[in-house]
Amino acid sequence: MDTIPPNMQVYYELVWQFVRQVPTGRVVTYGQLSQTLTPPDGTDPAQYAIYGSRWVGSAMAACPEDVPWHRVVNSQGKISQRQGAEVQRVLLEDEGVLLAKGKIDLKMYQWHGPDGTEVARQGRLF
DNA sequence: GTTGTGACATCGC
DNA sequence: CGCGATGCCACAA
Repeated sequence: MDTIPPNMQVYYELVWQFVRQVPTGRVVTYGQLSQTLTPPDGTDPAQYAIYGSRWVGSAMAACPEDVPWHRVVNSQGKISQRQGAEVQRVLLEDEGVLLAKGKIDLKMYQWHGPDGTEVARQGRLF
């Protein structure tokens, strides 16, 4: 093991796998996604906290068709500026996600974990 | 080996 | 609240 192992590639699949777990009508942000997922081994947590979001974006750059990439939005609760931004908005609305002024209410649609372990913190949500 | 670019987040004005 | 600029990683040519 010299240099960087294929761990990065594994992280990519990890991101896609998480996105696949996202239920319909729910969205996730790059930042929270990077924090929810486990960072690659040998990576500094500090840098991961800063650039983890970008790695997620890079991973989504090659996201397979079986990955609901359209359910991934940025911290702003808005759709990233991509070639399919318009299409993504339609897909989200088609799934029941309401866009307030082009922005998604993360408090309502931001999804956490498969079992909602993170959501169990209070239960104020539905 | 070097250069360029990027599906983000954060700070400042 | 909107826009501009910044930071540094990894990957592709």
